[in-house]
Amino acid sequence: MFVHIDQGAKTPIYLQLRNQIVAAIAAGELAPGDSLPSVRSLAGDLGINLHTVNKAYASLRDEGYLLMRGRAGAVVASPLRDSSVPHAAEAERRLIDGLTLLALEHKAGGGGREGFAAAVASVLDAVYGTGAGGGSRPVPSGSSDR
Amino acid sequence: MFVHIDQGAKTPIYLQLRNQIVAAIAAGELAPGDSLPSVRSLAGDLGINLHTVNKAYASLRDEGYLLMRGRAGAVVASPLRDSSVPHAAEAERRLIDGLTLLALEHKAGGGGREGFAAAVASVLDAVYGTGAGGGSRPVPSGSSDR
DNA sequence: CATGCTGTTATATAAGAAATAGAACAAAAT
DNA sequence: ATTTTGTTCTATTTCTTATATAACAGCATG
Repeated sequence: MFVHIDQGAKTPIYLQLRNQIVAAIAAGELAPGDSLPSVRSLAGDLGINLHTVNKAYASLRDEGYLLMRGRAGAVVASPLRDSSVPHAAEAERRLIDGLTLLALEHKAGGGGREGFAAAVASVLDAVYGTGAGGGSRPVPSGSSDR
Repeated sequence: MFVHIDQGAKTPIYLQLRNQIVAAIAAGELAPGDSLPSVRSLAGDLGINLHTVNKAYASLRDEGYLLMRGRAGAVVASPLRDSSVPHAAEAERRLIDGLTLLALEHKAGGGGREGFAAAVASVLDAVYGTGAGGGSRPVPSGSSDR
């Protein structure tokens, strides 16, 4: 399994799991239609509780990344932009809010427009590839560790 | 005072306060050397507890945005990039981590490089101005309200 | 000098979030 | 029939958030 959990991190476990599943979808390691491990088996593999995995799955379902149809298991949904309008609008709002906060912190720290744009460029290169195909990326844990 | 608190928001009060002070510094409403209200008076104005304000101030001090020299009060520090190296490095790391998570969420939702770049451009216009001088900006509360 | 204000520290309490634990149920697969 | 699935419920523990007091030392102003 692609996921690893840092028990000492300040980021809640269910969020670490959520973020890494999002990263796996972004990287194409999880494609639309792919099944995810059962909450029990994944919890066992990671050494965490069933309910913690369930909470991560439920978050991803609420955000539109996963479909959970009864006992058939959790399945990666088709991209937000193709399907549900409310989910896409919510995602766009979170993107703008997140970017705005980061930009304000950057400017308050004396950073200029160019410095921010440079950071964005390097991140986009890492996530989308520097023009060619992209491999796997590390996932930020919210802020470092313990 | 420039700050307003939403008691029902899911973002903790001390973080709402922290974010809005960061925004005020970014907007130039608070310049290096400016004094901030005492923790007691601001807590009184906002109708919140002394320790909640203190926590926000302490966070901003730890991040390098404020100086708190004994009983002289809290003062806006000179920009991170000019002063402490560790604070600047920490800020850069948080920026990259934050951008990476947002970019991964965007890509996982089916968004392309261009869409992300467009969102960044609009946010930078809002924060830095569309080429000319900049006024005051709204502050994202982490995610909307209640 | 005394009074009041400052930041700081300590302790206590209450509410909520996060995580774990154990149990149970209906639906589906073997 | 047994197992496995997601889902739901209750319970407990720990941590965070927020509030409420109280006290102390430094500094300024009256």
